[in-house]
Amino acid sequence: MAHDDPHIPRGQPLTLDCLTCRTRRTAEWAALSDEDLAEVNATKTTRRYQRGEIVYAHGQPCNGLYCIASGTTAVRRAEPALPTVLVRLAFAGETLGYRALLEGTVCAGDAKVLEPSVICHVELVPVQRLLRRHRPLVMRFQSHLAADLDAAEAGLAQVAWLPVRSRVARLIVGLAERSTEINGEEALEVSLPMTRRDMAELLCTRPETLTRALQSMEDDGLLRNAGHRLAIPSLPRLREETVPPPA
Amino acid sequence: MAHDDPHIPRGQPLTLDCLTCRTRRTAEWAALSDEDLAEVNATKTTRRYQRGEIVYAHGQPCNGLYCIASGTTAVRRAEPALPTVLVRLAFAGETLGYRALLEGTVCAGDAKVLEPSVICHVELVPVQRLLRRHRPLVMRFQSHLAADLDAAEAGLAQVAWLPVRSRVARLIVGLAERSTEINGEEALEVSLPMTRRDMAELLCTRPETLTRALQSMEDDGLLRNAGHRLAIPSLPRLREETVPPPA
DNA sequence: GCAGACGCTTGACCTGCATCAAGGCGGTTC
DNA sequence: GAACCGCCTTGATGCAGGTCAAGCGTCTGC
Repeated sequence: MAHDDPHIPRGQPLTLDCLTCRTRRTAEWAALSDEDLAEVNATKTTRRYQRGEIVYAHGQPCNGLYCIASGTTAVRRAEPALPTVLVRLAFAGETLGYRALLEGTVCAGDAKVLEPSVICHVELVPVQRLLRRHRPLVMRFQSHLAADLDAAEAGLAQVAWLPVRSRVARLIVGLAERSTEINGEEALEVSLPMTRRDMAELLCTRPETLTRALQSMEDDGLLRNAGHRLAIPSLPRLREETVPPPA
Repeated sequence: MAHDDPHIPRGQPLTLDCLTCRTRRTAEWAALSDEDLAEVNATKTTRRYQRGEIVYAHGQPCNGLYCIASGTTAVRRAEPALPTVLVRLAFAGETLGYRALLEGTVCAGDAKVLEPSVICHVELVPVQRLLRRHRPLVMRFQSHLAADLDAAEAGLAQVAWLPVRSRVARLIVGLAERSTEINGEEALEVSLPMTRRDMAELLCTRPETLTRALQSMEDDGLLRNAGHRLAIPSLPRLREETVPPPA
């Protein structure tokens, strides 16, 4: 996706302008004036990531913020004595590593790039300076925190009450919705920019079970499965699967 | 518990002084100077809650903050089309309903009192005024948000990787730790101020399964079960149960 | 006192999902 | 192109825990 993204120049050197970045209005930086944003722009560095590269790792001290210009990354969470969990996906326009920054702690997990991506890095000091000065920016980060909390709690609710198949349906519907404010409700495609293992981890299940769930949904005509690209004949019918089964 | 708490006067009228409240240093208000806190104190109201009473309900617009002076309350989270989940317990010194306040949304769930409690209510307007003026207070609430997010993600990790028995052990160890910075590691007691149903919901399981897990742990001598009061012969041995079983 | 309600426990049963194991299909390396 | 490797899929099996149902103690109201 990202590697042939028309917005991102392919040749080196790789320079992006925050002021004209298409994530300008969605990222936290939307709270900043042009002048303040120019300050971010001046100190940031941009770099291309390959699939599988680590943005930040568990236990590492926070060294600033990462802002996804394009691509998708998986945010994992490490819990002592437990395997890691994939807690969320982060898409273009989202900020990574803000929690460690706000709380002044080390990173609580890893962020790994799922598709070729372009990610900007803003140094710790300028961000802190802006945060000190700029209330609305603080509020934006706070909202991000609140949104993540929402998502985590929603995840708990789903694991507690829904069978794997419904959770799969929810994930796909979610991906479909965010990739298409364009189309109507009709036939559409979504890409799954991750391995079955990652997806299983996101849904709190195992790859084998996930495959079987996808298979059964395909058998029921809810989707057509082509590896990492799914076709959805009818979004409304898929949506019906997102509620607990009647029995 | 709370009803014979020496710190809380039993007779009406019920008045507490924020400045001398024993939660003064743990609650978010710790960020405030005496003068600012006096402002909170002047506008707050205090009231006694019975077991089962609702502090705030799902969908209700935020009308301020609730500060638990004594007692325990269960915070539930509502997800559309799904049964409710118990996402956390809140103890004395904790603030309830801060998320709706910070984000300006309606309440995302319910808070229900588990034991006779005393809870103070601070009106919306004074809090907003303080938040506007007082950065450290904002930061405190932000930290609360971050801590809740941590807990929610830890919950996900546990559900994903641990069997019910280990999750039960974690809950009990957690309760034991917070109720006893006093004792050493030796024999101690913890109270479970909630129904089996609530506890099951907190652990993402069913009451029957929970009972069986407690039963099996009692059989193994890890605890002695007396309804809502558990005796723990050896906290270290219980702690061993909190990691994934070897097999 | 009794009746009803509620919460807890226990038993019996069954199923959804994890686990283990094997085979297929790209993709990469030499 | 052969050999390897990681990923996905499929099958077979077993079990943890969900579900249903009954019995029992405790509390409450009348």
